[in-house]
Amino acid sequence: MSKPAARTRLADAAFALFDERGYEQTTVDDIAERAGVGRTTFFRHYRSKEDVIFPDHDRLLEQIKDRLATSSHETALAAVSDAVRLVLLHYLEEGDLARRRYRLTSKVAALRDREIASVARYQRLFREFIANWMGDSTESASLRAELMAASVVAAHNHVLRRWLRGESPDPVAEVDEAMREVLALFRGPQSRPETRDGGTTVVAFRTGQDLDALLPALRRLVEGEPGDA
Amino acid sequence: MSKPAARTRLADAAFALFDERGYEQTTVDDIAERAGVGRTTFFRHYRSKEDVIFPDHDRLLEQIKDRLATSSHETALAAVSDAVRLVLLHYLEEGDLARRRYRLTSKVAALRDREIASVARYQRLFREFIANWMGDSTESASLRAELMAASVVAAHNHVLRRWLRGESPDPVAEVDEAMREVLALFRGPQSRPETRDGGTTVVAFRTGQDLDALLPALRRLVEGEPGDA
DNA sequence: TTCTTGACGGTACTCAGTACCATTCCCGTG
DNA sequence: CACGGGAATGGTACTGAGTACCGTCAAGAA
Repeated sequence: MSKPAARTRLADAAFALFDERGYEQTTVDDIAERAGVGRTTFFRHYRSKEDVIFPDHDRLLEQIKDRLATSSHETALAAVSDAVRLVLLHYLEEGDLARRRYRLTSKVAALRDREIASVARYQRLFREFIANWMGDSTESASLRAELMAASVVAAHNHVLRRWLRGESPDPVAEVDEAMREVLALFRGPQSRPETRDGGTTVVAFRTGQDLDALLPALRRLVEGEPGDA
Repeated sequence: MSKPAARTRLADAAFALFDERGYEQTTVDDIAERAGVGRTTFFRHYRSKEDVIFPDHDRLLEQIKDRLATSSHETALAAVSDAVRLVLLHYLEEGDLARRRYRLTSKVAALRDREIASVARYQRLFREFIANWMGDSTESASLRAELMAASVVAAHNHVLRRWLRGESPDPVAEVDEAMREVLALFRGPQSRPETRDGGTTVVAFRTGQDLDALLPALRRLVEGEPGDA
């Protein structure tokens, strides 16, 4: 019964001590001692003192990679949304632990930086996936992929932080809505709310350009596909 | 002549040694020794071993803060563009130094993380400024500010990295163009290229909603102001 | 000259992280 | 039961970053 503990006891001891004395004021020896194990054992379970706070970013990264990999060109955006939801759900499952971590990262600069570095890895994953999805290897597409990935991650973090602060009763719904907003942003100017919900589409002309030149744009507008209309 | 050196000599020695042996293989003692100063002096000039690579992020942050502060509600977006250009120019002025740093951060995870943490501070600055500019304290506006700040920073980084890799002959023009793209994204669906350059405005109707209900949206569309049209 | 101030160098310490070795415990095999 | 091997553990010793403290020296002001 006291066997499966080891790793768990270390994490518990760490969080408790960080709460009591603060992060910098707690040494690895302190943690090991309270957990009733040797110092060596600590480093066998966690690569560093910071690691005890962020256990399984690597595993989560793999999950995201897998989710993105199992998607076709048509379902790419759905896969992105799914992947984001996956990350959020991971935090939600942690429950109070995630909130304790949030309190720590809010106070301790070193931990905040570490968290940010992790987020950057997610962003990189999304950026590569989106760029690949766009196919188009022009500089403009590359920038667009970068912006989109940044927005996707920002949207997730926004909702996550709201939940961590206790400001969001239904974060899953919120993140879905936020993702819709992000995807709408990048669908291009030609896809508008009225177009989507079947309410109304408005088109006004102001002369000054050859009408023929406008036809392709008009077509894209009506069909709601990407491109500058 | 050998007096103003101290701090400079340390930086030179550090970069040289990092190039020769790599970052981890270089100790602070090594750097101090090559610079011909004591170890204590190193830490008097730089807070940490990493710091010698990133000298003046703090100063740059202040510059950004100042530039943003000197703007009215109307010139807010121009201030953001200016601030971004300011950061880029800072790197351009560093010239080869910036490229050497880039090579280092590409190889050494600790340095990359550190750089990313710095970037996050810029992003935070922009987010707060944009949120404040929007006024509107709704959750939707808050998300929008977050997305916009993330995109602004991503656009800058995208251009900067291109220049660092030697892929951009005119990064200033590129960053201006990228910022135009970002701002166009967030101007909302109702402001379209044709509206701006006076070429053509297109409005199409599909029935299914009371026409009166559409009038406010139409008005906003024509006037090119934010809001869901 | 004398006093003060600031930059510097040296020593000693704490603590994170690594390497290595010895011990113990568990478990299957003879 | 005895034996052997592997896995988890604990201890010791080391490197290196970062901090604290103190003494020295040089330049300038009184």
